[in-house]
Amino acid sequence: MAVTIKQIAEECNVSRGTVDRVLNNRGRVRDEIAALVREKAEELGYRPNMAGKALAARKKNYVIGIILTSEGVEFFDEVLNGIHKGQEEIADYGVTLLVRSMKGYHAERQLALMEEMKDKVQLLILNGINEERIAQKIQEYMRDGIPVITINADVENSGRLCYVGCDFNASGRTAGGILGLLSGGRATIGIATGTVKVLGHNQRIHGFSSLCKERYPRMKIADIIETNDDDEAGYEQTCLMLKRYPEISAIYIVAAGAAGVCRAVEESGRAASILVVASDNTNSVREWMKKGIIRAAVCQNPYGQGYRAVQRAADYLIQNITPTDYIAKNEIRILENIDE
Amino acid sequence: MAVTIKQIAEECNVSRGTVDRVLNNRGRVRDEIAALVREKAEELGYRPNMAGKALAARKKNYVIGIILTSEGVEFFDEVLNGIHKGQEEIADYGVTLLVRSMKGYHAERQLALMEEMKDKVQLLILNGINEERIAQKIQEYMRDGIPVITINADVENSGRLCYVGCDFNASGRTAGGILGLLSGGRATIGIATGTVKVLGHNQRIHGFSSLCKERYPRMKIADIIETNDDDEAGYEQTCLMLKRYPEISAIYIVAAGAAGVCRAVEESGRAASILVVASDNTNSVREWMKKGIIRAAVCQNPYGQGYRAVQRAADYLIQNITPTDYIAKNEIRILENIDE
DNA sequence: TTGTAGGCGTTATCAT
DNA sequence: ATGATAACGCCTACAA
Repeated sequence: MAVTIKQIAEECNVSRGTVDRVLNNRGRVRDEIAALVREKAEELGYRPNMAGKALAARKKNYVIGIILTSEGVEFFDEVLNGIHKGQEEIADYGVTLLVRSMKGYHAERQLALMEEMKDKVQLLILNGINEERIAQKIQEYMRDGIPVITINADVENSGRLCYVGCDFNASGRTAGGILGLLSGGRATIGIATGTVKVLGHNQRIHGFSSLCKERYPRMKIADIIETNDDDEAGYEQTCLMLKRYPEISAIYIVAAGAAGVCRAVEESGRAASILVVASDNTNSVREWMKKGIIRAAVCQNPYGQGYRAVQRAADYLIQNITPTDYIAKNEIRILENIDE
Repeated sequence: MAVTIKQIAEECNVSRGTVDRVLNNRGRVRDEIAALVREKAEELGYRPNMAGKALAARKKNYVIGIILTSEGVEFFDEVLNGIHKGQEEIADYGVTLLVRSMKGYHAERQLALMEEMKDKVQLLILNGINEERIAQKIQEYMRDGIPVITINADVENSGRLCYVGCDFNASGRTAGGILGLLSGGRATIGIATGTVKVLGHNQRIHGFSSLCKERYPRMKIADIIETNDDDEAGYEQTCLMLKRYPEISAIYIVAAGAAGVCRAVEESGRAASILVVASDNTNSVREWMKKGIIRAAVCQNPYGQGYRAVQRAADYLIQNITPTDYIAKNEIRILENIDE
């Protein structure tokens, strides 16, 4: 039978209240007794009971704030699904979610949302913009006792509690590895990134190109274009690129805008000789994979990211568990397993 | 604030006990009142509170039995890790695990273990052998009110509660898809299966070969050998196969014995021209992938299988949630993401 | 058939 | 500084 606070209390001849105060560092206990209780807890291998904690926590009405740059970005749909799954589970603990979404990457807007939320939440999950102003606001939150968990995109020098998202560098390396296998290690590559202003996109390119150098010396990057995460721009830029470099035999799509890039490849009439590898399992990617243009996609479990972030937040509030980073695995999708 | 039994009781002017009896179908309630309570619960959107249930369930001391054919099979190490993770989480609910492992696929031995466990557990998780005798024993369990969940390998016509494991057919299709991409859709293939006596192995081969027919008509299966899940046999059989069919340009390893197959490929001196695709992320597979022999592996989240099975079992016992099948996704691993 | 009361483990409040 | 008690939501034995 598992050890309870009650048992420890009996063994130490003190009340349950005292044991609780010791084990949760609430003070107001004589050092001597505190030491005894701690020792006994250790000896008996005490492990706090989640269900009990959960029940007691209901009275606290915790609120977790969530701010996402998700408006109009398909990728976040799955993140939100994961968040809602987490929400269901923590509802039993009396923990509520307060979700706000924003369009684009304007630090000003994000700051405003953070300000507005500050007195309403006990913890913030933030899809942060990597700017100094945001970093400082996060520091302010942390100082004021409101922990911040970054999701999907980390914010440098922010002192956030933990990061939940993908390793963009590893993602790029995996994309490179697939292309190496598909091409027999020989390719002239065009890269279609989102924008050079987003850290994660650059990290993917970096991972991709270092892998090429290390393992596939005959895979060369000929050109890099920006889609600005937009299909139309992706289409136009890709058309131009394919004109500039008729020898291109592979394209790595780093971020959004895949549909535009693929349309350009299809219309060029060179689809059969151009290997396209994309990122994320979105509707567009699935569609163009089914058309035979995209051969493989590297995905990072967006559902799991949302779910994990909420879980970690709740665990921190209820059980006082300091969370660790969650780095999503790189999932490789091809036509045969894209719908799973 | 979430709705509780207490609230429903007040609204209906009955006691909490009555509401509990209605909502859990325990009988001994006038139909009239039962209807009223149900209506009110529906109206208020009552959702039972996990924590409360969990706490009350502790007094019951549930035991979940687990029987695995895991002795000496590396694949199950990860399944067990998942089981242990689940064990940690359900410990709070007072649910205990009773795990037994066996070597090989002897129905007799499995029957003995099932018999021995019968009066000790309230639910059984079984890595079942697909034989009639086992199916009947499972039926007997179910009849006697001890639900059975099959894990990793299903048992036909057993009437088990649910199945947690992989879709072997889809696994084979995915392996075929990868090989299609790696080979440009043109290959002469040797298949190294475990044994034709195991259903799952045959299903993988079936999925693989139907995919070839559908999508890659120029991928032909030249030969099928059996490793009997053994490295030595795998080595010998592969050597013979490579002699018989010098034109072989790809090998699909369906089950265990990968190390033997790979050694034969390496020693043949034809490693550069033979594309090897394997199954499961085991130490052997990782090792031979790093040596450059295995190009890709299709895996089925063994950790998740163990974890999910335990979760479903506990949810059934505590919350009375009838579980659904869990079919693991097909994860494609290449050198760049095999260690994640 | 229905209600009451106590307990599961933890925490907060109030009294000492 | 410490103890006693009630409460969180659910379940069950027992009383009515």
